[in-house]
Amino acid sequence: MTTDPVRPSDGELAILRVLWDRGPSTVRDVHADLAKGRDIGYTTVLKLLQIMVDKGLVTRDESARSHVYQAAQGEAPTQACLLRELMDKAFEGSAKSLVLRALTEAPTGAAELEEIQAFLDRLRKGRP
Amino acid sequence: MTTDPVRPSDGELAILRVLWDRGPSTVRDVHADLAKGRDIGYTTVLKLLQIMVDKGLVTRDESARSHVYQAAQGEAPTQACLLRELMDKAFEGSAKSLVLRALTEAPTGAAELEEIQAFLDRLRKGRP
DNA sequence: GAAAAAGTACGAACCGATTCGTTGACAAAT
DNA sequence: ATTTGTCAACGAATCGGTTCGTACTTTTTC
Repeated sequence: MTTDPVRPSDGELAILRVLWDRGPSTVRDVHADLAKGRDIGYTTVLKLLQIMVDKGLVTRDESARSHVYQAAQGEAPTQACLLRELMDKAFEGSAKSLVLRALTEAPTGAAELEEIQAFLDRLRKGRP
Repeated sequence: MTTDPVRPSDGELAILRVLWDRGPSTVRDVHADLAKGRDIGYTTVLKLLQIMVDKGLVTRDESARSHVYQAAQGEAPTQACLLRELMDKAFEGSAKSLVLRALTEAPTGAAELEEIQAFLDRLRKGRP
Protein backbone atom coordinates (compact mmCIF):
# COMPACT_ATOMS: atom_id res chain seq x y z
CA MET A 1 0.00 0.00 0.00
CA THR A 2 1.24 3.42 -0.89
CA THR A 3 0.69 6.24 1.57
CA ASP A 4 -1.96 8.51 0.16
CA PRO A 5 -0.75 11.98 -0.70
CA VAL A 6 -0.93 14.57 2.06
CA ARG A 7 -2.45 17.92 1.19
CA PRO A 8 0.37 20.47 1.53
CA SER A 9 -0.27 24.06 2.57
CA ASP A 10 0.85 26.91 0.33
CA GLY A 11 4.16 27.35 2.07
CA GLU A 12 4.79 23.65 2.05
CA LEU A 13 3.98 23.45 -1.61
CA ALA A 14 6.50 26.15 -2.39
CA ILE A 15 9.15 24.07 -0.65
CA LEU A 16 8.08 20.88 -2.38
CA ARG A 17 8.48 22.62 -5.72
CA VAL A 18 12.07 23.39 -4.86
CA LEU A 19 12.73 19.81 -3.77
CA TRP A 20 11.17 18.37 -6.91
CA ASP A 21 13.37 20.68 -8.90
CA ARG A 22 16.66 20.26 -7.11
CA GLY A 23 16.32 16.82 -5.65
CA PRO A 24 17.65 16.16 -2.13
CA SER A 25 18.65 19.48 -0.60
CA THR A 26 19.79 21.10 2.61
CA VAL A 27 17.87 23.86 4.33
CA ARG A 28 20.41 26.29 2.99
CA ASP A 29 19.77 25.13 -0.55
CA VAL A 30 16.04 25.42 -0.26
CA HIS A 31 16.27 28.78 1.43
CA ALA A 32 18.58 30.15 -1.23
CA ASP A 33 16.16 29.12 -3.94
CA LEU A 34 13.08 30.45 -2.20
CA ALA A 35 14.80 33.70 -1.23
CA LYS A 36 15.32 34.53 -4.88
CA GLY A 37 11.62 35.08 -5.27
CA ARG A 38 10.68 36.64 -1.97
CA ASP A 39 11.90 37.69 1.45
CA ILE A 40 11.97 34.72 3.75
CA GLY A 41 14.08 33.88 6.79
CA TYR A 42 16.32 30.87 7.02
CA THR A 43 14.72 29.58 10.18
CA THR A 44 11.31 29.92 8.63
CA VAL A 45 12.26 27.43 5.98
CA LEU A 46 13.88 25.18 8.56
CA LYS A 47 10.77 25.18 10.72
CA LEU A 48 8.56 24.43 7.76
CA LEU A 49 10.75 21.51 6.75
CA GLN A 50 10.64 20.15 10.29
CA ILE A 51 6.86 20.34 10.26
CA MET A 52 6.81 18.65 6.89
CA VAL A 53 8.86 15.77 8.24
CA ASP A 54 6.24 15.27 10.95
CA LYS A 55 3.48 15.32 8.37
CA GLY A 56 5.32 12.88 6.17
CA LEU A 57 5.65 15.31 3.29
CA VAL A 58 9.42 15.04 3.20
CA THR A 59 12.05 12.67 4.48
CA ARG A 60 15.23 13.74 6.26
CA ASP A 61 18.69 12.28 6.15
CA GLU A 62 20.44 13.26 9.37
CA SER A 63 23.71 11.45 8.76
CA ALA A 64 25.53 14.64 7.87
CA ARG A 65 25.54 17.66 10.11
CA SER A 66 23.53 19.53 7.54
CA HIS A 67 20.43 17.44 7.21
CA VAL A 68 19.31 16.60 3.73
CA TYR A 69 15.64 16.76 2.85
CA GLN A 70 13.79 15.04 0.08
CA ALA A 71 10.20 15.16 -1.14
CA ALA A 72 8.32 12.11 0.06
CA GLN A 73 5.69 12.22 -2.63
CA GLY A 74 5.96 12.97 -6.33
CA GLU A 75 4.76 16.05 -8.08
CA ALA A 76 2.05 14.25 -10.03
CA PRO A 77 0.14 12.74 -7.10
CA THR A 78 0.35 16.02 -5.25
CA GLN A 79 -1.03 17.92 -8.19
CA ALA A 80 -3.76 15.33 -8.53
CA CYS A 81 -4.62 15.74 -4.86
CA LEU A 82 -4.88 19.52 -5.11
CA LEU A 83 -6.88 19.25 -8.28
CA ARG A 84 -9.29 16.81 -6.73
CA GLU A 85 -9.75 19.13 -3.79
CA LEU A 86 -10.56 22.09 -6.01
CA MET A 87 -12.82 19.92 -8.12
CA ASP A 88 -14.83 19.00 -5.05
CA LYS A 89 -14.93 22.47 -3.57
CA ALA A 90 -15.73 24.49 -6.66
CA PHE A 91 -16.77 22.20 -9.51
CA GLU A 92 -19.16 19.81 -7.82
CA GLY A 93 -16.68 17.03 -8.36
CA SER A 94 -16.82 17.22 -12.11
CA ALA A 95 -13.51 16.91 -13.91
CA LYS A 96 -15.17 17.85 -17.13
CA SER A 97 -16.42 21.20 -15.96
CA LEU A 98 -13.08 21.95 -14.39
CA VAL A 99 -11.25 21.22 -17.61
CA LEU A 100 -13.71 23.20 -19.69
CA ARG A 101 -13.38 26.17 -17.38
CA ALA A 102 -9.61 25.96 -17.54
CA LEU A 103 -9.70 25.87 -21.32
CA THR A 104 -12.12 28.77 -21.73
CA GLU A 105 -10.47 31.10 -19.29
CA ALA A 106 -6.79 30.40 -19.56
CA PRO A 107 -4.96 31.88 -22.53
CA THR A 108 -3.85 28.67 -24.16
CA GLY A 109 -1.89 28.74 -27.38
CA ALA A 110 -2.81 26.78 -30.50
CA ALA A 111 0.14 24.45 -30.12
CA GLU A 112 -0.84 23.58 -26.60
CA LEU A 113 -4.42 22.98 -27.64
CA GLU A 114 -3.20 20.48 -30.20
CA GLU A 115 -1.12 18.70 -27.61
CA ILE A 116 -4.11 18.41 -25.39
CA GLN A 117 -6.20 17.10 -28.21
CA ALA A 118 -3.58 14.53 -29.14
CA PHE A 119 -3.46 13.39 -25.56
CA LEU A 120 -7.22 13.18 -25.48
CA ASP A 121 -7.16 10.98 -28.56
CA ARG A 122 -4.68 8.62 -26.97
CA LEU A 123 -6.77 8.51 -23.85
CA ARG A 124 -9.86 7.52 -25.79
CA LYS A 125 -8.07 4.79 -27.72
CA GLY A 126 -6.82 3.39 -24.46
CA ARG A 127 -10.24 3.34 -22.84
CA PRO A 128 -12.90 2.65 -25.48
CA MET B 1 -13.76 48.35 -15.62
CA THR B 2 -15.17 45.27 -13.92
CA THR B 3 -14.11 44.58 -10.38
CA ASP B 4 -11.68 41.69 -10.49
CA PRO B 5 -12.89 38.57 -8.73
CA VAL B 6 -12.00 38.26 -5.07
CA ARG B 7 -10.48 34.99 -3.94
CA PRO B 8 -13.01 33.42 -1.54
CA SER B 9 -11.95 31.22 1.35
CA ASP B 10 -13.31 27.71 1.67
CA GLY B 11 -16.17 28.71 3.93
CA GLU B 12 -17.03 31.61 1.73
CA LEU B 13 -16.99 29.42 -1.33
CA ALA B 14 -19.44 27.03 0.27
CA ILE B 15 -21.81 29.93 0.80
CA LEU B 16 -21.33 31.24 -2.71
CA ARG B 17 -22.27 27.83 -4.07
CA VAL B 18 -25.55 28.05 -2.22
CA LEU B 19 -26.21 31.54 -3.51
CA TRP B 20 -25.41 30.58 -7.09
CA ASP B 21 -27.80 27.71 -6.70
CA ARG B 22 -30.68 29.40 -4.97
CA GLY B 23 -30.29 32.96 -6.11
CA PRO B 24 -30.90 35.77 -3.60
CA SER B 25 -31.34 34.24 -0.15
CA THR B 26 -31.70 35.09 3.49
CA VAL B 27 -29.30 33.89 6.15
CA ARG B 28 -31.92 31.35 7.16
CA ASP B 29 -32.08 29.98 3.63
CA VAL B 30 -28.33 29.67 3.32
CA HIS B 31 -28.01 28.14 6.73
CA ALA B 32 -30.72 25.58 6.07
CA ASP B 33 -28.97 24.49 2.90
CA LEU B 34 -25.54 24.33 4.45
CA ALA B 35 -26.79 22.54 7.55
CA LYS B 36 -27.98 19.64 5.44
CA GLY B 37 -24.40 18.69 4.76
CA ARG B 38 -22.71 19.50 8.04
CA ASP B 39 -23.14 20.94 11.51
CA ILE B 40 -22.95 24.68 11.38
CA GLY B 41 -24.45 27.40 13.56
CA TYR B 42 -26.81 30.04 12.31
CA THR B 43 -24.69 32.92 13.54
CA THR B 44 -21.64 31.41 11.92
CA VAL B 45 -23.29 31.73 8.53
CA LEU B 46 -24.49 35.22 9.39
CA LYS B 47 -21.02 36.33 10.40
CA LEU B 48 -19.50 34.89 7.26
CA LEU B 49 -22.03 36.69 5.11
CA GLN B 50 -21.28 39.94 6.90
CA ILE B 51 -17.61 39.50 6.24
CA MET B 52 -18.35 38.69 2.64
CA VAL B 53 -20.27 41.92 2.26
CA ASP B 54 -17.20 43.81 3.46
CA LYS B 55 -15.02 41.95 1.01
CA GLY B 56 -17.41 42.59 -1.82
CA LEU B 57 -18.15 38.92 -2.40
CA VAL B 58 -21.88 39.37 -1.89
CA THR B 59 -24.35 42.22 -1.90
CA ARG B 60 -27.00 42.74 0.74
CA ASP B 61 -30.51 44.07 0.42
CA GLU B 62 -31.51 45.47 3.80
CA SER B 63 -34.93 46.74 2.82
CA ALA B 64 -36.68 43.85 4.50
CA ARG B 65 -36.03 42.90 8.08
CA SER B 66 -34.49 39.65 6.94
CA HIS B 67 -31.67 40.87 4.79
CA VAL B 68 -31.32 39.24 1.41
CA TYR B 69 -27.91 38.29 0.15
CA GLN B 70 -26.76 37.74 -3.38
CA ALA B 71 -23.51 36.62 -4.94
CA ALA B 72 -21.62 39.60 -6.30
CA GLN B 73 -19.59 37.64 -8.79
CA GLY B 74 -20.58 34.79 -11.06
CA GLU B 75 -19.54 31.20 -10.69
CA ALA B 76 -17.42 31.20 -13.83
CA PRO B 77 -15.07 34.07 -12.93
CA THR B 78 -14.69 32.67 -9.45
CA GLN B 79 -13.80 29.25 -10.77
CA ALA B 80 -11.37 30.87 -13.16
CA CYS B 81 -9.78 32.78 -10.32
CA LEU B 82 -9.31 29.66 -8.21
CA LEU B 83 -8.00 27.75 -11.17
CA ARG B 84 -5.51 30.45 -11.99
CA GLU B 85 -4.31 30.42 -8.42
CA LEU B 86 -3.76 26.69 -8.42
CA MET B 87 -2.13 26.89 -11.81
CA ASP B 88 0.39 29.39 -10.47
CA LYS B 89 1.03 27.60 -7.21
CA ALA B 90 1.33 24.05 -8.46
CA PHE B 91 1.62 23.97 -12.25
CA GLU B 92 4.12 26.72 -12.94
CA GLY B 93 1.39 28.74 -14.56
CA SER B 94 0.79 26.24 -17.32
CA ALA B 95 -2.84 25.61 -18.20
CA LYS B 96 -1.79 22.75 -20.40
CA SER B 97 -0.10 20.77 -17.68
CA LEU B 98 -3.00 21.40 -15.35
CA VAL B 99 -5.48 20.11 -17.87
CA LEU B 100 -3.36 17.09 -18.72
CA ARG B 101 -3.01 16.23 -15.07
CA ALA B 102 -6.74 16.55 -14.54
CA LEU B 103 -7.41 14.28 -17.48
CA THR B 104 -4.93 11.60 -16.48
CA GLU B 105 -5.86 11.41 -12.85
CA ALA B 106 -9.59 12.05 -12.75
CA PRO B 107 -11.85 9.19 -13.73
CA THR B 108 -13.49 10.77 -16.75
CA GLY B 109 -16.06 8.85 -18.75
CA ALA B 110 -15.95 8.39 -22.51
CA ALA B 111 -18.93 10.66 -23.07
CA GLU B 112 -17.30 13.44 -21.14
CA LEU B 113 -14.07 13.01 -23.03
CA GLU B 114 -15.96 13.47 -26.27
CA GLU B 115 -17.60 16.60 -24.99
CA ILE B 116 -14.23 18.00 -24.08
CA GLN B 117 -12.86 17.14 -27.46
CA ALA B 118 -15.80 18.75 -29.21
CA PHE B 119 -15.27 21.86 -27.18
CA LEU B 120 -11.60 21.82 -28.02
CA ASP B 121 -12.45 21.66 -31.71
CA ARG B 122 -14.71 24.64 -31.45
CA LEU B 123 -12.04 26.52 -29.56
CA ARG B 124 -9.48 25.88 -32.27
CA LYS B 125 -11.80 26.97 -35.06
CA GLY B 126 -12.50 30.17 -33.22
CA ARG B 127 -8.83 30.99 -32.63
CA PRO B 128 -6.76 29.78 -35.57
C1' DG C 1 -49.62 44.44 26.19
C1' DA C 2 -46.50 40.63 27.67
C1' DA C 3 -44.05 36.76 26.17
C1' DA C 4 -41.87 34.20 22.66
C1' DA C 5 -39.62 34.01 18.23
C1' DA C 6 -36.72 35.73 14.69
C1' DG C 7 -33.41 38.68 13.32
C1' DT C 8 -28.71 41.47 13.26
C1' DA C 9 -24.43 42.84 15.38
C1' DC C 10 -20.34 42.05 17.73
C1' DG C 11 -16.68 40.34 20.69
C1' DA C 12 -13.92 36.56 21.84
C1' DA C 13 -12.04 32.05 21.52
C1' DC C 14 -9.79 28.91 18.73
C1' DC C 15 -7.10 26.69 15.06
C1' DG C 16 -3.67 26.03 11.53
C1' DA C 17 -0.23 28.28 8.98
C1' DT C 18 3.55 31.35 8.92
C1' DT C 19 7.21 33.92 10.67
C1' DC C 20 11.27 34.81 13.16
C1' DG C 21 14.27 35.54 17.40
C1' DT C 22 16.98 33.15 20.54
C1' DT C 23 19.52 29.40 22.30
C1' DG C 24 22.76 25.90 22.40
C1' DA C 25 25.67 22.44 19.86
C1' DC C 26 29.27 21.79 16.92
C1' DA C 27 32.92 22.90 13.53
C1' DA C 28 36.26 25.88 11.24
C1' DA C 29 39.45 29.48 11.21
C1' DT C 30 42.87 32.20 13.40
C1' DA D 1 42.29 27.80 22.74
C1' DT D 2 39.52 31.39 21.53
C1' DT D 3 36.76 33.38 18.34
C1' DT D 4 33.74 33.17 14.43
C1' DG D 5 30.44 30.83 11.62
C1' DT D 6 26.94 27.24 10.66
C1' DC D 7 23.45 24.49 12.01
C1' DA D 8 19.09 22.40 14.38
C1' DA D 9 15.67 23.13 17.79
C1' DC D 10 12.20 25.45 19.90
C1' DG D 11 9.09 29.01 21.86
C1' DA D 12 6.39 32.81 20.90
C1' DA D 13 4.04 36.29 18.16
C1' DT D 14 1.05 36.99 14.49
C1' DC D 15 -2.49 36.43 11.03
C1' DG D 16 -6.61 34.87 8.47
C1' DG D 17 -10.34 31.99 8.77
C1' DT D 18 -13.96 29.82 11.40
C1' DT D 19 -16.94 29.23 15.10
C1' DC D 20 -20.21 30.51 18.41
C1' DG D 21 -22.13 32.84 22.70
C1' DT D 22 -24.28 36.93 24.10
C1' DA D 23 -26.62 41.23 23.66
C1' DC D 24 -29.86 44.00 21.58
C1' DT D 25 -33.87 45.08 18.32
C1' DT D 26 -37.94 44.08 15.91
C1' DT D 27 -41.82 41.15 14.93
C1' DT D 28 -45.21 37.93 15.86
C1' DT D 29 -48.15 35.40 18.82
C1' DC D 30 -51.25 34.62 22.55
